[in-house]
Amino acid sequence: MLKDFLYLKEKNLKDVIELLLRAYVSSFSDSEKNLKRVSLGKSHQRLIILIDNYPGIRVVEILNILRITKQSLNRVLQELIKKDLIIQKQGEKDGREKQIYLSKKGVELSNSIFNSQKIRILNAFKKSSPDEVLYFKNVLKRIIE
Amino acid sequence: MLKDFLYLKEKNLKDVIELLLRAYVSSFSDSEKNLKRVSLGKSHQRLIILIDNYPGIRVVEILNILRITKQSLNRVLQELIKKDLIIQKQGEKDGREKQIYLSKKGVELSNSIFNSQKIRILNAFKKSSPDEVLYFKNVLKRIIE
DNA sequence: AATATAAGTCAATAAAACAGACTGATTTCT
DNA sequence: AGAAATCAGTCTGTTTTATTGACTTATATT
Repeated sequence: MLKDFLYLKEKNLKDVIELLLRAYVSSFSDSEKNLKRVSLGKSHQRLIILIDNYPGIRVVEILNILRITKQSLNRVLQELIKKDLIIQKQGEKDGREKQIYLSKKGVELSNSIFNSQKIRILNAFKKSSPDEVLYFKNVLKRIIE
Repeated sequence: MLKDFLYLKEKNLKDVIELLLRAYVSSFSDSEKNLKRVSLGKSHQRLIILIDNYPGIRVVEILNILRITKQSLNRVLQELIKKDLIIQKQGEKDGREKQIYLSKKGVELSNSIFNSQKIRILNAFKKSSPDEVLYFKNVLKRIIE
């Protein structure tokens, strides 16, 4: 049946790209005040979220996810280190690696950022069924690969 | 049953915020080459996508969606005008408004950007059921409000 | 021993966004 | 009809974020 394939149509794909943009922009604007309070910006926010979700994450991994240059990442990293928000440990297996963790202070900041951001997601989920949320997450993951 | 509410748990919300970030970053990196070819960047890409999806969109509407200042938007708009990618028309009802449209050249560029971006979404959707895609879109819309 | 990888650094530049103050045209309020 | 609000745009200067290119150091792989 033709109708079954409507979701693969160009218009639907274009809509989704726009929705992704808007969902990202709005979700990552909710915590602006929390960041300004400690003189940080969106680049730090992105980094903190990643380190929080992947404790011990390495620089190369961050570069691949955020698609920025190592020089750009390094600036942001140094600013977080200067503010005692993250800690670096030498890799155990591979001595070249450095694993990045949030400090106690970093965890606190991450939580305050998260508390601002979660409201929007929670409200959306409350209007959704468990299945909808599950499917939503599944598709998001497939977009990332 | 407790299990039914797991999807509202903090860890799940945090995961989703990170997934949104990654889905956005990867989706909007796929068209880098198309933009560089015409000396444009991500700020232009975001704008073009919006104008494509909402022909006749006004400046205030764009400001609300992209959450940037009008000075910042104006710079990007002027660059697109200089390259004959967009057209502005005086608002019919309200003479203060200016409605923004893609030019023929703008539509072509938008299509080339879209063709690069759609691959990722299409691949994800092909691995998903029509229901999953539908639910995905529904939740995305609820996040935006 | 040669090569590749992970991380970091220096310096210059470009891109994107912000802040504040201000103009002009049109519409809405009362 | 006059005051206030709204939409768009402008000027100037600054900050934030990211890029390019070249180069170093340490460790791991082949």
